Amino acid sequence: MSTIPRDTAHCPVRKAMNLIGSKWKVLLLENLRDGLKRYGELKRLLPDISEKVLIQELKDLVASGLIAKHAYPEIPPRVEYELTDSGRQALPIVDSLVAFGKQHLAA
Amino acid sequence: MSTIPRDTAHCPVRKAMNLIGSKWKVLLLENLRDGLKRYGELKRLLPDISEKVLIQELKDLVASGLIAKHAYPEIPPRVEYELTDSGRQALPIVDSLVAFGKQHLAA
DNA sequence: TAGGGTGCCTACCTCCAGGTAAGAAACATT
DNA sequence: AATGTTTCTTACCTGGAGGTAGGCACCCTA
Repeated sequence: MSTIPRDTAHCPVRKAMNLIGSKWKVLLLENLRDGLKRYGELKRLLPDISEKVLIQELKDLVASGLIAKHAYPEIPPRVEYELTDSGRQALPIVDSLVAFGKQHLAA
Repeated sequence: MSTIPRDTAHCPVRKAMNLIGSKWKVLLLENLRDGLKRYGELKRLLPDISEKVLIQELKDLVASGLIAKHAYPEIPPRVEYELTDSGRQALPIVDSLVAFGKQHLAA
């Protein structure tokens, strides 16, 4: 509790925002919460995300360890994504966002 | 649970993101959680936010009913901001973000 | 009369998240 | 051979969030 206002590098909120604060990451986590999903499924579940951004967001989430990617060299190719333990730790955020959003949709 | 993927207008997550998904709003809510604060205090607590954006974010939060503004016509002027009941409903989001962020700062 | 503490506004500009469009590899089906 | 399926890539472009810089109004104190 120093008078130093807020050290960016050590601010939990900013760290969290950097990891999942983009437009789509929370929605991806939400869609993965009930088990693994294929790339095409996610694409269908989030029809208004472009392919480029979907891939990019998935890559980011994999890079930060929140989801895992499993690629099966079949024909046609099959790729599945699922939450890691780390990713599951983000689910409370999703939950609270959903709860908050619902309250303000009703109003 | 229709096959219609996700109705943007009724998606709780998107609604929540629209309300507090900006770069600074969560940090503002966090700083207001333990009581009302003057404009100048917030400015000092978040030294790397520009005045323009600070005012703008506060306006947004007031407009969406998450915080309340009290202006006292004194000299020099005094303006205080505090969470509304609606705003307090967003605190679980802040909490979960903090918890999640802390776990990933340690790692 | 000059400066200082408040809270705010406006014009301008930059940068990048995210959108669009197109294509590629690799085989299966028709 | 032609078309479809699936996952992913690349080049290009735009809108808008957010930063910068400066000014304003008010009165106090020195």
